[in-house]
Amino acid sequence: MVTPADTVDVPGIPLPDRRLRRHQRLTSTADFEATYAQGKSCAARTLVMWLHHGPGASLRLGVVASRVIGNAIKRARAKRRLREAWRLNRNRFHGEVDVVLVARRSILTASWQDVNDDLIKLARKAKMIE
RNA sequence: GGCAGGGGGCGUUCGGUCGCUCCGGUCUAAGCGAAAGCCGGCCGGGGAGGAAAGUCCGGACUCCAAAGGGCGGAACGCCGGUGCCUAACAAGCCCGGGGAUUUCCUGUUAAAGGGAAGUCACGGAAAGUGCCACAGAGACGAUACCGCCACAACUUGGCCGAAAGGCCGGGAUGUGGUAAGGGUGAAAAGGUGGUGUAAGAGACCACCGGGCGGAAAGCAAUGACCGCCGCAUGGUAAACCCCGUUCGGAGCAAGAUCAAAUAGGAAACCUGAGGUGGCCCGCCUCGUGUUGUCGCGAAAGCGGCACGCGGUUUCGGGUUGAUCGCUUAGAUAAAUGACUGAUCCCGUUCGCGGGAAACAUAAUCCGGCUUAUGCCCUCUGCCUUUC
RNA sequence: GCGCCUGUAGCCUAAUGGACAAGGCAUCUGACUUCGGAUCAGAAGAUUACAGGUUCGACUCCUGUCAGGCGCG
Repeated sequence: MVTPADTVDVPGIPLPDRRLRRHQRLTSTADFEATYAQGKSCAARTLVMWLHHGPGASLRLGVVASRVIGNAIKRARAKRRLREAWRLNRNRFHGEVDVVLVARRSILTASWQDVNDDLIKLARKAKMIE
């Protein structure tokens, strides 16, 4: 289980790499369609995780927030939370897999800790984390 | 103090760590690349709004070669403005003015007149067509149900009289006059008062309203005021329509460049093709060929027609990526978040907890409008409390 | 970016500018039944999305909002 200490800076310990650059993201329509075509997904209360195994897969992230989430403010907020949760936990994951995270409506009202726990739970289900 | 409305302003604190994006500088081990460079490190700087929204309007900009006339279509319609916008005009918006109209108060016998608040998509109803339900006698070049009045003939009652007859009535019928009154309606060819009359009526008179003409003033719309007209053509154009003005179309997924991939096929129809759009006309551009044929010519060649090229429709194949456009924000599955410190506010069991917001995220740019929303200032109206 | 459509009782639909906005399903009440269903009879339920305007009169016409939906590139 993730603890608050994992997301808080601890003095004296060198920080791991927590960057999430453009080349670590899924940026083309073809990437998303290939992910949906494999059809592997699992859901939690605040998000849905789609998995894409294949050559070149290197823990790249794509985020999706559809119109049912709300207006542009709410969609941007949902995508920011998904990106932040992935960025802070990415070095704990492993495997040759790309991931598309789809926001659900309850991500707007859930606490930050709940979103984090849901991501860890789905990653454990996908065997990306011990 | 509270509520509602109008106007104006601001839209919310200062740091740290990690992370995102763009720009500039600098360094670069490995990897990729012909190179520039990509990736990566460090330093410095920039990084959503008043509405970014809705997309209701207008413009810039781009392409359709240029963008003419008519029909059709759309939008707009009082006047002015050194306002916004623009090279400039029209339209739109804004500001001011004029006029009309609704509600309330005042005023009047009733009107007129005066005041406050609001609304106006404010050219034309004597160019034409349509519609005006129900009610009502009558609803548009208006009508006559009840009623009122006159006359004619009939019938009947009372009184007077010796009688003939006379006087006072009643009933119903017919002819004519009338539009004052009743009643219907949103609306009945002006309103109130009087004169007049058989009864009445702008028939006539006074005031008010209306129409026409002139006109002080005003840039103008308009219009103080004066004269004339007894008053004539009800409403509806946010019904069709008429008049005037303006408008070519599509839109940054516009469009330009580069690279890659695929295709460069089939069928039917047309015979100059295209610009050309909803349609037509005119105009403009291109008009090729070892082709055929006809005519002219000594020849070069010119002209006509046909065919090919070509055009339209359908089917089939294909429909990817990058750069520019693009910005002192400039992304492209789309950038502001997580944690934490200070400061301020609220609550507190004095350990601390909560909050720093609401509405709402640029996508080529600019302007207007509308809508959403927190706080502050100011004005108006109403209610409550105190003096 | 451009273009278009819809909003009527809880739901689905009607209504030429003209009286209290009509019908079906659903709801409620009563009858029938031992009880329920079906059936029969009756009742209730609408500020016609909102605001304004035109008109004597608006669900209808016009304007502006709000909400929802569709199409094209």
